[in-house]
Order: sequence, then C-alpha cells, then structure tokens
Amino acid sequence: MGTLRQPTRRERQREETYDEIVAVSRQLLAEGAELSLRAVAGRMGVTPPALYRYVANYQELVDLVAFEIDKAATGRFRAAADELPEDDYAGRLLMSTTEFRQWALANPREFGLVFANPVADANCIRREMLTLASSGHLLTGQMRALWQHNHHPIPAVDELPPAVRDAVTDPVIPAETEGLQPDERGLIWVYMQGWTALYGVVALEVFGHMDPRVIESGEMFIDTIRNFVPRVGLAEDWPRLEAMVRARLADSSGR
Amino acid sequence: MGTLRQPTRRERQREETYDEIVAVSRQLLAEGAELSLRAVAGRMGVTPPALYRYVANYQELVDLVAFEIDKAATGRFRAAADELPEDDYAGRLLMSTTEFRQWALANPREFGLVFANPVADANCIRREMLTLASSGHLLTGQMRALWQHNHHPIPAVDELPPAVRDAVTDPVIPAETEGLQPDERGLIWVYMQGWTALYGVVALEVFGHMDPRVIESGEMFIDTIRNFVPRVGLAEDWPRLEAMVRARLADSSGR
DNA sequence: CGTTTACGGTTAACACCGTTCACAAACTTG
DNA sequence: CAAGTTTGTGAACGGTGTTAACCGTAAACG
Repeated sequence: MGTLRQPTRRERQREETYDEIVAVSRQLLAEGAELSLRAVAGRMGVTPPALYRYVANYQELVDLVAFEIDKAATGRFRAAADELPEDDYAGRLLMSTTEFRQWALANPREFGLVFANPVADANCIRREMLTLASSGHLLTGQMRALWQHNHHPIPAVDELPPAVRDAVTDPVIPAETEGLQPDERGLIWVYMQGWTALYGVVALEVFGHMDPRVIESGEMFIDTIRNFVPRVGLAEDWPRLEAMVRARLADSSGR
Repeated sequence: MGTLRQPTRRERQREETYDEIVAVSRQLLAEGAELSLRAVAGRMGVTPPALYRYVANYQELVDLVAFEIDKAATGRFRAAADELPEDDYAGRLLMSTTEFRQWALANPREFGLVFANPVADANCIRREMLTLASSGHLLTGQMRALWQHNHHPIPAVDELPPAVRDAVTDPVIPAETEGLQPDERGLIWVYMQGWTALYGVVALEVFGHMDPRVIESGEMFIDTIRNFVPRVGLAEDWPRLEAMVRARLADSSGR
C-alpha cells in the first residue's frame, strides 16, 4: 500500500498544466477549430515540443481530452437525471439518455472524439480509459438501480451465448458491476443492447446520415427508445416517459 | 431532352483520369495508408496541384472515392444475396446485411470514409451523393421485394409523426420508392428503423467500442437482427435465417 | 488552314501539421 | 553550494492541403 504524500510543488504545477491543456483543447473544439498539438501549444503560450513533456504523441492528447470531455458530459447527463425525484429510476435513465442525444447533436466534434474514434490496438491506453468511461458507468448504474427496484425479467446468464457470458461476467467495457450478483449479469447484456441501439440513432444523426426532418424532429430517437423500453419492464410506463422525453427535446432544442 | 453526343476524345481521357484517381485512392486505402491528395498525385506520377483540375479540394476527393467505394461494396452485398434463389426475399436481405457487416469489419477505413463521415453543410454535394448511395438503394429494394411478396403489416402513413411522413413521402435519403404507392411508404420508415439498428452495431464493432469477445462472436449483430426481423414479418422464419446468418459469419471470418 | 481558346500540367511558395534532437534555464534535492 | 531532474526553447525534417503564375499542347472555330 502506497503512503499518500501531499503533492509536491512540482506535481501540483504539472497537474495544473494538464488541466490547462485540456481546458485549451476543449475551448479550441468548442470554437469549431481542429484539435491540433500546435494550436494547443500556441494558445498556451508555449512551443509545440513542450507538450511532449506531457503527452507522448498526438493520439495521447486526443485520448486525454476525450476522457475529460466524457467526464464533463457525464456531469450533464447526471444533472438531467437529478431534475427528477430519486426514486423515479425509469425517468432518470431516460432523461440522461435524452441529454446524451442533445449533447451529441450540440457538440458533434466532441462526440466524434469520444465515441467515434477508432481504438487501433486492443491493448493500448485507450482500452483502459474506455473501461473507465464515466458515461458508461452512469448509464449502467442507472439501469442497475432501475432493475433493483422493479426486477423486470432479464436473460439468464447460462442461456447467453458463450462469448456474451464471458463478456458480461468479466466486462472490459465500462459497467457498474458492483452490487450485481454473478447470476444477475444478464442485465449487462440488456445494457449493451440498449447502448447499441442508442448509439445507432445518435451517431447517424450527428453525422447527418439521416433525413434532416427526421433528425430535427427527434422521432427516430424516440422510436428507438420506445423499442427498447419494454426490455427493462417499462412498457406500461411508456406514455408518461414519452411525454417527459418530448418535453426535454423541445426544451433543450428551443433554447 | 438533351441529344446524347458521343464523348469527345478529351472527355474520354478526362474520365479515365477520374477512374485512375479513384483506383489509386482505393489502392492506397487498401494498403492501410492515409488517403492524401499528395500521395494520390505521387502514385499517379503527377504533381499535387494537377489534381485540382479534377477536384475542388480534399473533401471532394474523399467524397468521390467514398461514392465509388460504396458502389463497389454494394456489388459484394448484392453478390451475397445472389447466392440464394431469387424468391428467397428474406434470405437475400439478410445475406446482404451480413455481408455489409463483414465488409465493414474487414475494411474499417473504407467504412469510416463512407458511413462515418460528417456531412457538414445540408446543401453540399455530399447530400446529393448520399441520395444516390447504391447500398441504400440495394437494401430498400430488397425490403420492398420482400414486402411485395409477404405483405407484412407496415405503419400507415397517416399515423406517422408529421416529420416522418414528409421524410418517407419525399425521401432525401437513398430509397427505392419506384413501385411503391404513396400509402405504402410506411415501409420506408421500417427500413430507416432497421438501418439505424444495423448501423449501431456495425459502427460500434468497427470502432472497437465493444467487448472484443462480443465483436468476434458476432452475437450483438445477430441479436440486433433478431430484434428487427419480426417487423418485416419474419418471426417464424427466424430459425432458418439465423442458421444462414451464422453460417455466413463463420465462413467469411474463417477465410 | 491558321488563329484563338481552353485545358492539363508544371514550378514555386505559403501555412499548416506531428515529431525529434540538442541545448539551456529553472527548480528540487542531497 | 553542488548535483541532478524537470521543463522549456530553437532549429530542423518530412508530411499535409492549397494558391499563384506560367506554359505547352490539343481542341475548336472562322
């Protein structure tokens, strides 16, 4: 066990530099500019090679800001859920989901960076950070809370295909497995299904590979959720949930 | 009506140059290299500025080869369907779908170029070419053939949300609307739903944002299809179809 | 047929990009 | 104070997209 020391002066300053790198990068992205090493250095008032004291290469810079963007965005998703009472598990899950979609459409570059960036090697740094992705933890956590409340039917682990069984038993993808018994891991599979469906709509919408009128209305997004909702035992709750989702869509797009 | 002239010598040579640009670009991509204007020019034995006589900028080069890649890939999807008898509409649709997934995993760069490339302006050239995307036409055509054979229930156009109704009535997204009555356009919506789901799995798999074991097994892909199949009236045919899909997955991944 | 025009290429240059290396200043530590 | 580590600089290399001025040649036209 490492004894925790108080951070020395240098370590503190180094941490601040990291923060500034991320801050400047996000600022750059927000302005619609490309994320480039030189641009970041320039805006920090430093020469490009200096950044190599902090990141090994460009990809690592991308990974760094992607991780932080995911963390920040997760804050928004959580805040959206927190507008609802704590025991409205279904509503909270769908509010976070809806906020995810709205965030992606409003920040396409950031979305591309975090969720549409190929991970080249299977054993690179990105893989680990993928496991730590906070947005994944938030959604799995919300789904777990929902299930622990209404105990809707989930697939039995034994009946899952072998590869899937392995994957849900020992996940490399971000998942909140704490408090989930081994025989309850079928829920992770349900989560993966939901995430896949959600990702499909949102990515198509963000990339503009969909009819603009459908994107603007959000109907495909709603349809996708409607299709998923029964799998978490919310078929009967759907009318209420749909109204909430539509309200949030109208609200945050009109703002 | 324009009188069709025989192509003059210049036009013919120009067309050949376009073909060479595409050929060289695809060759470059296949070797795992980046698609760059300079690299294409270099391999053509020409200086980079010369390419500007053929494309206005880099993005237009990308669009050009993306269009051709889509056309070539569609050939593979169609060939996969053609291995089945002409009246096995369900099987043909699913074979093309499966081949799409296999192609995407085997050619991630090409997939990214064609299907994960943001279209910036809503009224740029890419929008038009999106409308002409041959893969979209193939799949809608196969779904239409399937429906015209088994007439499974489809949503009534009147009951669709207004935005969706507009989109399916006058599609800007590639669709085979010929031979489809205005009140049968609900089928287009079903197609969009299916495409969205399919896109979700495949994109996640290609980008590596999914558990490697699940990707390798293809179980999420199969699960996604299974979830969609009832919507085109194939619930009872699923066991047969699943076997066919699994066979193709095993075949083309082991090769 | 000769003249004119437009096309398809060149060279040179600009402004970016990621990345490496040798070196110097500054700060921490013994 | 001296030694050593950390952090930044300047110069340079090879790569990118893109623009400008220029020029020979092939097509088009009177």
